[in-house]
Formats: sequence, C-alpha cells, structure tokens
Amino acid sequence: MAAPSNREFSEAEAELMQATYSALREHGYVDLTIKRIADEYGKSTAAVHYYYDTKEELLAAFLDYLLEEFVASIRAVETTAPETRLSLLLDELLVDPQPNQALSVALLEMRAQAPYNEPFRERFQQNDEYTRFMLKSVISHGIDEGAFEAVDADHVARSLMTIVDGARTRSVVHGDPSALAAGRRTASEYVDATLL
Amino acid sequence: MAAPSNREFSEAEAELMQATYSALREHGYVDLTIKRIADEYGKSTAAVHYYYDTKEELLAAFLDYLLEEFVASIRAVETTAPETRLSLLLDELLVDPQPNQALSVALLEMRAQAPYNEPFRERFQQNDEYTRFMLKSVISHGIDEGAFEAVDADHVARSLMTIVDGARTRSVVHGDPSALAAGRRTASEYVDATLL
DNA sequence: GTGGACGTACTAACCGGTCAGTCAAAAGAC
DNA sequence: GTCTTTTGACTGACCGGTTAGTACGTCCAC
Repeated sequence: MAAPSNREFSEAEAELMQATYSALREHGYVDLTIKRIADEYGKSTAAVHYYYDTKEELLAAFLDYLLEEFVASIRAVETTAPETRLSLLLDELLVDPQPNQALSVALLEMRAQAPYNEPFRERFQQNDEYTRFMLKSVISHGIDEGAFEAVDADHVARSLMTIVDGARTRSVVHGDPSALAAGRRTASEYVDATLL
Repeated sequence: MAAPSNREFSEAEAELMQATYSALREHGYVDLTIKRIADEYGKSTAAVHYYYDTKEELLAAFLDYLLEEFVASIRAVETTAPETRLSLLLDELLVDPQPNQALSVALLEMRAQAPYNEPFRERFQQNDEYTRFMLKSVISHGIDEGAFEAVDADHVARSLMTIVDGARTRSVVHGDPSALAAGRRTASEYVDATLL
C-alpha cells in the first residue's frame, strides 16, 4: 500500500493552493470560481490559467495538496502498544477541525462529486484505501501480539471507516461538530466490543 | 416527535416533482437546471416558474416530496418483537436502492449543501430527528420489555445513525453499493454487542 | 369573455477559457 | 560590460455559452 504520490509544488503553485484553500472555505465548492480563487491569489484569472489549464486540473492538484497533509498527520501516529496506537489513530480521524469546519464542509461537497468526476474519485479512493490500510495494519499487528481478539481485521477496519465517515457527514450536514465526539465514542465502543 | 408535515401536491405539482426526480437522477444536483427539469416535465421553463417562483423554492418542495416517501417507508415497519423491529428498521435504512443509486448520489450532494441552504438544512434535520426518534423508540421499548440491556437509548440510536450515514456516504463516494451491506453488518455487530 | 396555464422571446449576470500584448529579469552575443 | 534577445509571469479585454428569472402574448376551458 503506497502512500499517495508526493507531488512537487513550486512556490507560486503553493500560493495558488493556499488561495484555493481560502476560496473554498469562504464560498464552498459549488460556488467556487476561478475568479474567486484569483481574488484570493491577488492576481487575474488568466494568472490562474497560466499555471493550470483547466479548473478541473487545478482542483485535482488541490486534492493532492490537501490529502498529502492528511496522510502526513496520520503517518505521524507512532506508538508501540496497539491499543493506544489505534486510539490515537481514531483521534486523528475524528478530531474537531475547529477553525476549518468550513473546509470539512467543502470536502464533503467534493466527495459528493466523486461519482461525476474521475480525478476526484481516484484521489478519494486512494486516500481511503491508505487510511483503511493503516487501521488494518494496527489491528493485525495487535492480533499478532495477542493484544486483540483474532478478528477479521479487514472488516473491522472497514467498520471503523464507516463510523468515521458517518460522524464526519453528520457533523457537516447538521452543522454539529459534536457529532465527531459522539462518533469517537461509538468507535470506542465498537473497538471494545470487537477487539478486547 | 411529529413526522414531517404532509404537504399537499396538486396533480401538476406531483408531475413536476417526478420531473425533478428524473432530472436529478440524470444530471445530479450540481448540474440540475430549470431547463433540464422543464425538459423532463415536457414543458417550457416558464411553465416550471409558473408553479414555483424560484429554483430554491422548487427544490425545497422536492425535498418535502421525497422525504415524505422515506418517512412512509420506515413508518410501515411494524412488528411486535423489538429485536426484529429494530432489524427491519435497519434493513430499511440500509437497503441497496438498486435502480436509484443515482438518486442517492444526488441526495448526498444536496445534504452537502445543507450548510449553505437553510431550507435544505431544516428538512434534513427534521428527517434525521424523526428517524432517530423511531430508532430510539424501538430501543426504549425493547428495554422496557426486557429484550434489550438498559442502555442509553439516545446514544445507541445516534450511533446507529452514524453507521447508517457512514455506509451511505461510502456507498456514494466510492461508487460501491456493497458498502451498504457492510454497514448493515457493522450495525448488527453494534446492536449485538450493545443491546443483547 | 375571463382567468388559469402555458410558449416565445428576452435580459442581465456569470461562467471558464483564450488572446494579444506588457514588462522586468535572465541569458547570450560581442 | 554593454547591447540584444528571449523567456516567465502576468494583465485586460474579450469570447461563446449558460443560467435563473421576467415580460408579454396566446390559447383554451368554462
């Protein structure tokens, strides 16, 4: 399971990614236009097209940019004990992104576009597989060490992803970040009942 | 907990709702236009505006139309035994909507618009509360009858909703309806571990 | 002959994307 | 070390196309 490709971004491109980030938070995905990105960028729309021919291309690059950060954050979770490692991983997947609630909203919008947009679908798919693999690894490792019950690690990882995705969706749709904390509790219960 | 208001639809309005339904399935929410609805309706765009002044108004009415059907489907679940009642309820919430996968996709798009669109948010919120109340009722009832453990019915209902929403989101985003079946299994495990 | 149910034709606002041309800095020529 | 040329990074104007919504005329049932 390879982590998503580490793409190179020039300084100007990184600035554009930040501008896209801001524009997304302010206007959401549906109302995201090249003009609004250009405004955040502080340049003309043609300047945006200078770096990326099409809007789709730019947004695909933006997802690469964003998902890289995410991968880095969950890769940083390292502990020896499988129980605490799994717990920290779930914490990371279900943290309240306080100031970035708006980005979570936009990200759900983009996820909902996956069926119509192959570059999006590819990237979300790859990110999902990577995260699921991380969970499955921790579980398998815990089983080998005798810390966990001998369960179907793949299924348990998938269940945890379902709980994570559910909590995130609910947090966005109902505008209630506490859905994340509730989801964290549900995940804990599921882990306790299944693995311990 | 009142069920969502039963709104009246004239024959022409019902036809328009069906046209909206078809247009949504064909083009998704983002690419849904009055023109496309009018095409499905078989009339001009002015004919659509004759019944609904704005697009927002029409779509709010459409959600009423759609969520009414959904409420009817889960209200139809009636059994005496709490275990089978809960099981049937979860089945209803996690069925594979075979030919209507496209509608599930569009519905997630609309749910993702809730933060920007109050009429949407209101309706999804109300629908969620209603469904959660149905789950909580079955659980509370089961506890009273001694069929379930004495748990926090509200929290368990919320957890099940999280699993349901997660399974639906995953089914759409990854274009994989089997995520629903997997979610159904996770829900069963959660019920078994928590209530029995 | 009046009122509801449209169709035709339109507008104003945007949209993504293109184009020709500008300008400073880098690269090369001598 | 200067002059010339090229290049990278842009701007402003503009294009064709699309959108929600409107104005107004018309047809038809009663």
